[in-house]
Amino acid sequence: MLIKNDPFLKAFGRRLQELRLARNMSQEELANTAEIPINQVGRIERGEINTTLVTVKALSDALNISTSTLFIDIDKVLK
Amino acid sequence: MLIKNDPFLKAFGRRLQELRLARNMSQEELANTAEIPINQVGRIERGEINTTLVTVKALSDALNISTSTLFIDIDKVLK
DNA sequence: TTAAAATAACACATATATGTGTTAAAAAAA
DNA sequence: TTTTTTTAACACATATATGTGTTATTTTAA
Repeated sequence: MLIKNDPFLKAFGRRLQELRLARNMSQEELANTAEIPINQVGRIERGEINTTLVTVKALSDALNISTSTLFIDIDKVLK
Repeated sequence: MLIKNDPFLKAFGRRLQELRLARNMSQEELANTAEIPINQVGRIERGEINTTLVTVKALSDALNISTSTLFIDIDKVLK
């Protein structure tokens, strides 16, 4: 990845946070359920890292949604 | 990623190939449009690599679909 | 069958995600 | 305020995706 502060990663992070907060989950709870490190959740939400399919799947499962649903609205948020 | 031959990565690869073939595109055409290496397309389609959000976005754009659409049906294919 | 196109299968360097720590700062609750 | 919870911000080792090659195999077309 060349571009830092990628708008798509930012949008994905906001979407993830929105879904997490809608469930009244802390980053720690989400991390525990998804079985990934808590600081990784933070990095993803802030759009700092370009995460992978396996992590996306783990987060979707933890949120009880399909991966497709996790991506809904992101393109809209992208302005 | 611990698990090799991850079923989600396999399903994602099949979905990508299905969408590419539906457009009568070669891996090379898709790679050129998405501006990623051709062998990377092959590795993704075969489920060999755990690709990233930025690549997923590039592929979605090249296929003229939203990222959400790219993930549709994958959970079903996952049996 | 032969030629051409498409895909797979390698190798390898570089960048970066992951995973595990620790400490600081901010937000929420007492 | 003080305490507790939550989130951010660091550092660092390891694994792996990316990107660039080359060659082999498979598929399709002639």
